[in-house]
Amino acid sequence: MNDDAMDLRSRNRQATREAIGHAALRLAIEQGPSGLALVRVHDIATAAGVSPRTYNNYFSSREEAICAFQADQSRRAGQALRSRPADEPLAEAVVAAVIELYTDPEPDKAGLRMIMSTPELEGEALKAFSMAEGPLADAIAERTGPVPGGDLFPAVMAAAVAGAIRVAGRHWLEEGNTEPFATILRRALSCVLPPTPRDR
Amino acid sequence: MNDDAMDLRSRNRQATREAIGHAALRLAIEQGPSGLALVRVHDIATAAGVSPRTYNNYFSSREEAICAFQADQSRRAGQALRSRPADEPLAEAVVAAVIELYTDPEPDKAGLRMIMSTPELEGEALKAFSMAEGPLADAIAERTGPVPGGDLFPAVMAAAVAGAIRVAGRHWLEEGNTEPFATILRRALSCVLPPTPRDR
DNA sequence: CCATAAGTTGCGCGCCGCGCACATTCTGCG
DNA sequence: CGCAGAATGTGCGCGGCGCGCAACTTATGG
Repeated sequence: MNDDAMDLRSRNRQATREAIGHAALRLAIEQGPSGLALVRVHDIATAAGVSPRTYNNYFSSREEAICAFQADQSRRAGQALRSRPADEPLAEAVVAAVIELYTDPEPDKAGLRMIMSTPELEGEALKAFSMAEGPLADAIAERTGPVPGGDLFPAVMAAAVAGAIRVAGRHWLEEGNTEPFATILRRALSCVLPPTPRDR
Repeated sequence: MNDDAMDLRSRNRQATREAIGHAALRLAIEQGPSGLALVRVHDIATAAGVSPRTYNNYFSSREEAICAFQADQSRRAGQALRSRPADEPLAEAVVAAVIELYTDPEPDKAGLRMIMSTPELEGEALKAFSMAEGPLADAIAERTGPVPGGDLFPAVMAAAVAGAIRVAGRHWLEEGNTEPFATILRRALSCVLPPTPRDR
């Protein structure tokens, strides 16, 4: 998973992808949620030092580019849970993994606010969060093992966790809120992951 | 909420909206998930008996039109929960409301499969489901009343329920599945709404 | 029956997604 | 080292789409 593990090509590719995504998000923030239409593909490409044609070898819409960072982060959710000690109870492991994933660098408030409060970005934002669900569900299933009649449990729990993260994000972004993200995250997750779970 | 309650103008408007949405979904199904790009705006408009220009007085993208039906249905989630008896425990009320909402007419499998298994539609599909969350959260909050330290509970629970519905839908659509949707829904919801809840 | 509001449609502009072909750069193998 | 092949970057051009604008048609209320 380390960048060093890939060959040069892949690393360059990833770098360009991030450059474009970063440029797109930055320009979007500058224009604000209402001026998203003013962020032209040409501007994004130029800001990233790349041709417009190359830009859409990587992304097929501005929305996708703007949300690329969130999407990439969500993809790491499964891995984050797997890296928790195997004997940790599910609820604690999930909470710890999510908190680590979403507070290692405290998320950029402006960026998050942009993607969560812009109607045109809403679809991509939800896609970004839902990308965590598949890997998360696999990691949860691995941890609980097969449960009779609970074949839907991992997927549902993953969706619930993703939803809780979204709600926590919305709450964190509200005006005049001073609580750290981790605190809110904990409260939100406790609604679907009882602190003292009798696993299933 | 009855159509009869609105004036003629609103009813016509709603009718054309549904006509366009229906036509869009039908054409999309005909082309299948892989041929979505072949569904031209012109075709949708013509099939709905309306000019292309009018089509995008109602929708600003094909995806939005195709998912209009799901979106409208999701919007009714809050109302469905409110229509349950006030003394019913939260979990039972939610399950009953959701089941009623999603099985009154058994959902069109082809339509659901289309919107849930087409990558280009994924964003709009998620938006459609997430539209249920706001009203649902309000209805849940109304039912539980204020809970100390549980200010996030209604929103998180609403998101979890919406997620469970999505997962249930995915599972229902899997090949060779014969279970009725209601059964799957119940199983999925029970993962986030314990059958015997001590309401916090 | 008329003034006004609401809805529909044609037209035109600028942007965007993308297929295609070519240039450039990286990779693996003899 | 050098070359064949693959992957990537880029220019160009086409067709479709989102949408503002202005004219026209139809419902609404006094």
